Amino acid sequence: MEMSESVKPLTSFLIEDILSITDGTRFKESLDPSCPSTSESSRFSSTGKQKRSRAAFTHLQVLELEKKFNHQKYLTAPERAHLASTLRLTETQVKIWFQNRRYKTKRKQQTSEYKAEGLGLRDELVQSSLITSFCKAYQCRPYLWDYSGPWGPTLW
DNA sequence: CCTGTCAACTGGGATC
DNA sequence: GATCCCAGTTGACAGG
Repeated sequence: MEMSESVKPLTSFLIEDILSITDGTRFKESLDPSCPSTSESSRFSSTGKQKRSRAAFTHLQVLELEKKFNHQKYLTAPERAHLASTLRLTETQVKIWFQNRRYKTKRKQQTSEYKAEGLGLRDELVQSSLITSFCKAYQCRPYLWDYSGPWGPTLW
């Protein structure tokens, strides 16, 4: 795939804090920056099968990811690389996170729409504001225009 | 033990 | 052909 873990421009501002924080709730595996725990280095050792490990991102990592996600649903490669290095994650992790996030959002939207339909709530207002955010998010990916993803413009 | 959550994975399609 | 996406699944983990 795209295993380019040579991310160099380390623009770390508040992110140093992220790393020092071990917000305790679900932390089993240390998010050691030097070894990206899951994705590549210790995935499958020479013995073939390795237990799949699920990295739990820190509070602030998720926060930053969410923030970025609320601004743009899709990242370009350089943006992803930058975010990854900023948060001390791998690009793959960031990519997967965004993928999962989009899918989750969409499903949530669909289920709530399903409910809303039962209540007779059709919202053109939401539709129009959606298009606005859609334009922003997709300006670098025009081929996705025919995809009608129903995302709510939730701004923080 | 069962269930929900979520990162990682798989498969198939689209774009360049 | 490489890389991205979505949709769905898998597997680890936490909480009830």
